[in-house]
Amino acid sequence: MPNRDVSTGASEPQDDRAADVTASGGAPDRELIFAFFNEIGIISQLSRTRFERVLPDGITVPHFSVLNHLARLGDGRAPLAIANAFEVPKATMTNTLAGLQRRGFIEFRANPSDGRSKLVYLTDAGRAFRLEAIGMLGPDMEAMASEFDLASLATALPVLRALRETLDRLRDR
Amino acid sequence: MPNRDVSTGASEPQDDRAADVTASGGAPDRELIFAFFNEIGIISQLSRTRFERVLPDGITVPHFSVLNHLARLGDGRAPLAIANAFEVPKATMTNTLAGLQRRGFIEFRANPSDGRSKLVYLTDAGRAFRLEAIGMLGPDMEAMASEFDLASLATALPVLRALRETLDRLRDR
DNA sequence: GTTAAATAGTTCGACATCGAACTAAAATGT
DNA sequence: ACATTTTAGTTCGATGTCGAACTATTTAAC
Repeated sequence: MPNRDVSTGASEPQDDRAADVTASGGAPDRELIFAFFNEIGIISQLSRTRFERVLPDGITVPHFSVLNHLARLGDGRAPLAIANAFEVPKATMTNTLAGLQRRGFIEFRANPSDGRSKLVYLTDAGRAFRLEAIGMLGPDMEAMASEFDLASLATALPVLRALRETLDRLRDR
Repeated sequence: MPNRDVSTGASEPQDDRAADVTASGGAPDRELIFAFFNEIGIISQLSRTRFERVLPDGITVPHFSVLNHLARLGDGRAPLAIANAFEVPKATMTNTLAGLQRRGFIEFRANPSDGRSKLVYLTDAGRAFRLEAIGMLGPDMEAMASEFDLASLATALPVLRALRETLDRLRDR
C-alpha cells in the first residue's frame, strides 16, 4: 500500500510522481500548473497499466486505440494522418502499425493517388479482436464506474479538452 | 498543423490518440470514462515532451521529478519509498536513479539500520541542477499560464486528485 | 535457533518512444 | 523542363518502461 499523503492542503508539501515538476517558491500559478500536470501524469500511468493488464499478449493501449480509431472513424487512412490524430511522432506510429500488422489486425495497401503513401485497413481479425478486447475491458470499466464520481469526471472533461487544444496549438509554436 | 476536429459535440465522432479506448455502443458511463482517459493520455504526452524539450541533455521529467521530490521532502530516502511515492515499479526507479547517479546528481549510502536497503542523497551538483532546471522551466510556465484558463484548471485539480486516489486504492485490488 | 516467508534492490529481456538522418515521391518555383 | 523544396514513410540508435526471475537480507513461525 502506497504511503503517500493524499488530499494535501495548499501549505503541506504533497507527494508526487513521475510528472512531479513542482518547483518550490514559484508563483502560485506555476504551482498550480505543476500540480495539475503532476496529477495528469500519475493518472495517465495508472490507467495505462490498468488497461494493459486486461488486454492480452503484448497488446498496448496504443495498439487498441488505433484499432478503435479505424473502426470508429473508418479505415483506409494514411499512417501520418493517424499519427497526427494521436499526436505522436510518425516514427512511433510506424512502430505501432508494424505491431498491428504482425498480429494480422491491419493491412497496408498502396495509395492510388500518392506514391509516397500507404493506406491502413482493418482486417476481419482486427475487427474481431477489437470487439473481443472491448469485452475484456468491460468488467473493469464497470468497476471503475462504480467507484468514480462520474459527475465530477463529466465536469472536468471539457477542461481537459480545452487544455489539450491549447497545448496542441502551442505545440507548433 | 494537426487536422483534428476539436471541441466536438456529443454526436460527432471525435478524434483520439494513444489513450483512446472509446468503445462504440457502450454504456454512456463507459464512453465518459474512455473519453476522459483519452484526454488524460494526450495531455500527459504533450506536457511531457514539452517539458523535456526545455530540460537539457537526456534529462527526463522523472529525473527532474525525483530531484525535486528529494529537495522538497528531504533526501535520505530509500529507492522503494521513492518508487512508491511516484507509483512506478521499483525496476523503473532503479533505472531513473541510475541515471541521476551517472550524472552525479545523487549518491547512495548504506542504510545503517537495514542491510538490504540504500538511502538516496542529493549532491551539491544535484541541488544546483535542480535550481537551474527550474529556471529553464520558468519561461515556458509563464507562457502556459498566460494561455490557460487557470481558474478552470484549479477547478479540475481536486477531481484529478480524487481520481488518482481512487485508482491508487483500486490498484492493490 | 532453524526454517519459512516477506522485503529491498538488481538484472534481464521484451518492447515502446521518438529525434535525427535517410529514401522516395510529390509539389512548387522559375 | 528542371531544380528546389516539401512531404510520407522507414531506419537507426539511444533511452525509458516494467514484469519476471534472481540475490541478499530481515522478519516471522514454531
